[in-house]
Amino acid sequence: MNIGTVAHRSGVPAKTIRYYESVGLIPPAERKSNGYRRYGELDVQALRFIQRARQLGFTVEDVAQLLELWYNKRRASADVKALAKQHIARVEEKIHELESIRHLLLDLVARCHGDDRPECPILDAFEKPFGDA
Amino acid sequence: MNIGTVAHRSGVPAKTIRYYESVGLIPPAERKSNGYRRYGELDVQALRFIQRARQLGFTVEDVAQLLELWYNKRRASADVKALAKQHIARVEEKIHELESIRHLLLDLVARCHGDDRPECPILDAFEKPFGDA
DNA sequence: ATTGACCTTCTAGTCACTGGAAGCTTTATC
DNA sequence: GATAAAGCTTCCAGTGACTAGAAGGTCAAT
Repeated sequence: MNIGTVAHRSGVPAKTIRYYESVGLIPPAERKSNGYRRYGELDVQALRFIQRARQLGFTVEDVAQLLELWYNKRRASADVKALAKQHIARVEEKIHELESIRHLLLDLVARCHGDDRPECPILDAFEKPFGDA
Repeated sequence: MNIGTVAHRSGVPAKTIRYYESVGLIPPAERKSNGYRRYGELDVQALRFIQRARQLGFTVEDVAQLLELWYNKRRASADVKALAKQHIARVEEKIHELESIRHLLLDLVARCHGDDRPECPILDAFEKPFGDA
């Protein structure tokens, strides 16, 4: 299978596959006599796996660890769970951060009359530190 | 005022101030005879303003627009409000995205026994497309 | 034989900084 | 007055995770 086919079948662009190889996330593909990379079914699977993990916001480094566990048939599920829990914590932190930004902005927007006059509590608020966000 | 002082007073690192100048977010500072940048009170205010807006997740490009409105005493508050509302929408979209990731991961983690056995619904789930996230 | 699609590598750009090197000036200390 | 430390200048490079484009080799079909 050439890179284009595996790209199509995994949903990961060819450019990105080469990039993943260059940063060591996937091992260097074998080459055919013409220099083209050769891929098999397992590569399609691995790339799909990588894509799902990335969609969930795991960093490429996290994915490298997850991928190692995925390949390793003697892994302990506890290790996977720990990684996932760590990531949930990061996601939740980010959500809280965005929630407080959202509340602050909603409040500001509600207090801005939003017509052609220049007075604006939003701009005013940006001049001093926020209590919460 | 030298760049170090304005950095200290605004909370924006000197490096970042030079960067903002280089990308045109703030106008080039005047220079003293020794080549040092000279700043005044308004610059401190502007940098604080920029910092607040960045903390709320506005892009540097957004901040450039907000800053223009902030400088312009004849602005219409409606313009500011529109920018803020647009940003709220982006923030909310991101929150929803993270929420769905969170739910998916929480479900997966709950179903993973997390001991020294290799079976793991988390890894299994990463092999096929997610319905929601 | 030639077009067009596909593959290769390498470089550079994205966003918003951040770190470091090399070389000034100014300030403080001995 | 010498010297050291701090602060300023510029420019170059790196971050994360790609993505775009250029220049060139290969392959399948017409």
